[in-house]
Amino acid sequence: MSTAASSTLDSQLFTTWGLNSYSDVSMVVPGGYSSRLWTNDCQPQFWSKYQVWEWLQQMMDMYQIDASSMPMHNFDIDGCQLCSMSYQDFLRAAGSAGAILYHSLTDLKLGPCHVDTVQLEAKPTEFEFSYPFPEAGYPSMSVIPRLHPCHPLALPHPLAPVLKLNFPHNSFISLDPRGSHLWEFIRDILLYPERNPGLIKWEDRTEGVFRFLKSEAVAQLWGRRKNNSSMTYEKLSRAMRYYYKREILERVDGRRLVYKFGRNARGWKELETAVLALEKGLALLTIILL
DNA sequence: TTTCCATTTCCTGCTT
DNA sequence: AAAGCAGGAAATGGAA
Repeated sequence: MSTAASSTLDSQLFTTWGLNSYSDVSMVVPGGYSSRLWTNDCQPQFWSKYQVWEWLQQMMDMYQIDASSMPMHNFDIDGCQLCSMSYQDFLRAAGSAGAILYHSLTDLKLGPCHVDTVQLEAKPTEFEFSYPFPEAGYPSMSVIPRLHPCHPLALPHPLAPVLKLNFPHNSFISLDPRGSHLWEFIRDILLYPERNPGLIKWEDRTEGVFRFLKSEAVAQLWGRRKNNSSMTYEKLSRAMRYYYKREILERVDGRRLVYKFGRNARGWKELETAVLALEKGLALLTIILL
């Protein structure tokens, strides 16, 4: 890609957040978020808009919140504004996922670097399932982690014993930016359409089928991420083809630039759909048992 | 230092 | 003809 084309891509990527001067692409591209947010800027009230957005990305990835259901424009705010939001503000701004965001932010506000590696990589069973406002009805996305059982808001979710949700290990944020893989980079471009300047699009969201719209632009972005200016789509696609054997991708016959996530690709599905199905199933079971 | 892993690079041949 | 796909082989660089 030419320099001019690269600059155009940069401007497409960075304009929204005023990041034209950003020199470290790993901080900017989806999936490039890293531990720096937590290690260097632990006080959320001092976050920039971009850091708020970065935190949001981490939360969405960590809890498998469907990006398409998250109104990102409601979070075009800085850390000060974010910290002034009430629980109800979060519910209004992010729907049922607002509860997760609110409690996560509360954790961060409680102490310096409250979120650490151990917590981020905790096994599913280490999370508490709870919902603080039963009078409002249980939302479908009511998995609120790290709320102490003695917390006054930590009322047991009726599905707590049932929802042994399997948060895959590699769906959590790697605190090491170098640990981010190509397929995760691709996935994250897809998950954050607000940050995706028409590079890749879903062909079938539920099946995990997607298509490259600007193959060379994606390759250039990946190359910049890896500090490799000679990256091309040809090379990137070779790496993609290696994913077939590992079942991270599935082959899609006869369609150029089209790929499909495989069984070993994590973090792209809409968890909410699964939870809803479980809730319906449990409701049916309850009726049968009664 | 060695080994392993995930690409990266280069290649030939094939398909659209 | 160009672009993309398929997959072998070897090289590379970071992590453990």
